[in-house]
Amino acid sequence: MTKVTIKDVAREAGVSISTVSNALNDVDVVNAETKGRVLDAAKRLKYIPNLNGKNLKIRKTKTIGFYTQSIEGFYYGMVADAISKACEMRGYELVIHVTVDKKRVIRSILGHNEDGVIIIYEDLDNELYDSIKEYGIPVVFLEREICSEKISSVSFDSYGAGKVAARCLIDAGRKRIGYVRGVVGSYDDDERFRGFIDEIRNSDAVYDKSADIIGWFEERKSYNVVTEYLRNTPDDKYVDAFFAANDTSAIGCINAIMDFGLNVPEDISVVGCDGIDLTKFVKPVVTTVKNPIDDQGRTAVELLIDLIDEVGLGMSVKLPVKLERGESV
Amino acid sequence: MTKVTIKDVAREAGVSISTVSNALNDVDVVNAETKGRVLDAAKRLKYIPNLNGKNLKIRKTKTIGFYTQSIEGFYYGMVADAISKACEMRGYELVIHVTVDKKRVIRSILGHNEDGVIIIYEDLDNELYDSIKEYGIPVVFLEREICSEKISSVSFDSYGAGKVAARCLIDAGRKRIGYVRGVVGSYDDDERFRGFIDEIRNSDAVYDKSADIIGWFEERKSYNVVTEYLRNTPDDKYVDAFFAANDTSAIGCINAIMDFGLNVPEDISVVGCDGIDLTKFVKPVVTTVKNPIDDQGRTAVELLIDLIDEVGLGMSVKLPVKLERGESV
DNA sequence: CTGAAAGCGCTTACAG
DNA sequence: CTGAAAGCGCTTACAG
Repeated sequence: MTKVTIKDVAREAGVSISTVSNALNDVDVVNAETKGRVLDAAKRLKYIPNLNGKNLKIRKTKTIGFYTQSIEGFYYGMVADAISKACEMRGYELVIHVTVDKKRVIRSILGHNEDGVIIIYEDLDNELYDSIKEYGIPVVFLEREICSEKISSVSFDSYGAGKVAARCLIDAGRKRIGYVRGVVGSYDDDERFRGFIDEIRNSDAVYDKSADIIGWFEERKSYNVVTEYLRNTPDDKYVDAFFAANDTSAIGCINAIMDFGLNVPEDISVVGCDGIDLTKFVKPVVTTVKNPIDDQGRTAVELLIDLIDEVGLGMSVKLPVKLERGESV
Repeated sequence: MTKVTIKDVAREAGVSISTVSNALNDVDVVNAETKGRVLDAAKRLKYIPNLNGKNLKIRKTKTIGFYTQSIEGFYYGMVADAISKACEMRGYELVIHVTVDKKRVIRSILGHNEDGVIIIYEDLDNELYDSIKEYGIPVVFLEREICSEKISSVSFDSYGAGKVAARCLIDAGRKRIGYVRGVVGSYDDDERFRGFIDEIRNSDAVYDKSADIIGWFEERKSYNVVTEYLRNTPDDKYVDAFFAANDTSAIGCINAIMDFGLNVPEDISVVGCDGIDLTKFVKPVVTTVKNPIDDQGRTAVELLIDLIDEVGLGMSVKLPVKLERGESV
């Protein structure tokens, strides 16, 4: 593969490289006939511009980077897809970087000159945050509430989600409610729990501390830990409802309860959180608090482009949640 | 954000840019004390090399591109994750490009000078393939059986998967078997169907043409089309088993059957294909033909790096399948 | 309308 | 061991 460059095209078309550049970039200064020759030559040679050369000059790449530690599972997949669609709509390229190594993240962010980046990390550390802030590159954080001059964020109202989940259980007449945590200490988990607790305090239901268990946002782990709970608890002490920190753990929770020989929602009701498609594939269909993932992706891209185009300062937007009724409550 | 460049570091350290470059890239030619000064200066200035400048010279980027039309859903997520892990292990960066626009794909492939690319497209057209081949960039295709000097591919044995699925149904005593297609004309779908049919021909079971329906690899669409089939077919004419082209459509199929008031596997057995985690979340657990996605990702990366390092020619590897017994047969 | 030249940020022979 | 210079492929004032 002998790379064909702008020089080759110039030679082939019998013009200078400046003219090739102008012709190819539709700078309307070049003679129509000349332009035709250049375009022909480029096509004949199958010329593809080297983006490195271009970007080195331009300093605008029309690309957005998305940084995540994983793209496995329903949730990240949906987020990435929403972002990718929004980018396409706005004429930006999206490139997704899957890394856990924070050093690489910042090298990559600063070194690739993407116009801006969208970041989602469960455990965003301050070092990364400070570096990013310092370099002043436009960024929007997902699932976080922070902003500064060049930083925006979009989160959904996790605290509100906790409240909605609790309220739905309370309204269904549930009295003793447990919580299947996600990743302890993560922002989402904390917020959901806070909202959940606050809502319960305003009701005649109680939060059962003995049913505060950790499911790590995963189906299998939640399954195991709920099974363990049921085994180790006298059956007259069972909670009559669980709030699970996300949908996959809600499904693990439901499966554990049913495999143990109890019924959902009759014996124990379960409400999840996120509203991924998966909730509709299983039986019973999971009642869940819908996280508007598509909106989140779209909003993130809009906010980022505003930052890139320097219209206004960074801002933090919080998206509302909605209960999605299934059969598990 | 005033970008700090190699020049700034040079000035700060009181040396030339050549020396900075050598020091930073561990070329062991520079005096330890000088190197120390340079590293200090770089740190003080928070210098991050501009990859565009670097790549323009180097022509090796130590990054691999992954091109896909979507990363939604369980399948693509797992593939991407497997690839990303394999890349990390081998010291390559991975960047994922989500696009449907084939023109952009090839511009991006040729323009970014990634060292090599991995491509998965359901409907890979010849134009794209020919361009890629012509440019001679190292690439490996997923879910395809093609190879040439600089092209490898890794697929799993879809034909074999069809055979295994059929055999499992036949061995369970099923006599009249239907097929829930995926995307008609897609490589995977065709191969699975071929294997399925061939195996049935060697048995006393029959393939019921009236139950040849199209589920588009999706849960909802499969659900609808199976429901329609059940409604429009006299109940003494029902098939007693379905092979679904992937797991999500198997789940749609199972849900449709159960919602219609029939039992799985008693009345109608269902076998899926792929072995995504999801199959274990639902009831009944889906019996499926396991596609070794992790292996596929790892193999793809290995093959690609071989191509990049120019050890040998491209090759096509096909991974074996395995029946994973659930409760749906 | 077209071209020669400078420069984007880097690396790498080549002298010294 | 260190530095001046050329060059990677592009764009963009600036002359003409």
